[in-house]
Amino acid sequence: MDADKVFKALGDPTRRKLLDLLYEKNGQTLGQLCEHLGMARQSATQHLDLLEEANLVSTVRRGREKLHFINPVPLHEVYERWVRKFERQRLDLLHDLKKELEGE
Amino acid sequence: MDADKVFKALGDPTRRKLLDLLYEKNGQTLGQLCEHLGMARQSATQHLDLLEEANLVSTVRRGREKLHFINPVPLHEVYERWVRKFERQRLDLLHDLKKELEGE
DNA sequence: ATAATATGCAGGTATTTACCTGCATGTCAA
DNA sequence: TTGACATGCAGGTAAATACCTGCATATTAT
Repeated sequence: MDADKVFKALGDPTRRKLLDLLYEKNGQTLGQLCEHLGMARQSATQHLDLLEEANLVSTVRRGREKLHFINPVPLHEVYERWVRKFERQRLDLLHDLKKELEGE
Repeated sequence: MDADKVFKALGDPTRRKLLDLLYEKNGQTLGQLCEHLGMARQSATQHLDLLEEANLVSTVRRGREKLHFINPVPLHEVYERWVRKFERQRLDLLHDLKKELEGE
């Protein structure tokens, strides 16, 4: 996984909205997705390209259409690498902070 | 939680490194953190400010020093909002994609 | 074949961002 | 008190980014 690409891809609200749209209905075309975004088709394409480079979206051509599918694997890896690690120490870290605020 | 701030904050490799450094040793000063980054102190400050605005880092002043602590709560919320949601349908989505690749 | 449709490609621009330098302020220790 | 140290603050710049317009290509339906 290219962590940087995944995080950068998730760092934009339009791209997160695209993932949300695909979550609601997987396999949509570029045109369908554009209907829900207030921007030109070409701009949406660029966002989808980034999502695809981050491997968060996979595409399949069907004739003149291009269907978009969510790939949840990178999100899982983000979870493993970033969330679970910190989650494990959540209480400990909060304890550190509390101690510090109390003047040790 | 301001999801956009959290995602934007995580979207930069330097800021992720800062969180890693704080994970290794919580409560470090600006100076200590700077030693591990190849950039000016002022640049690191800006990154830390963004992390603080995203509520991923909390700070405590001790004399002339400023101590930095990880706050894992937003990461947990990212997980709840973004990862778990997609995780639940992981197998289903992969099934959709497989079906599509096989020509339905 | 031809018109309509869906997407691809090549730029151009304004904003954001990630750095920097220079100087100011506040704190500690001798 | 004075020098050293830790951080704050105010810009300035180059690169990245998020939009756009215009035109080209490929597919479908009549």
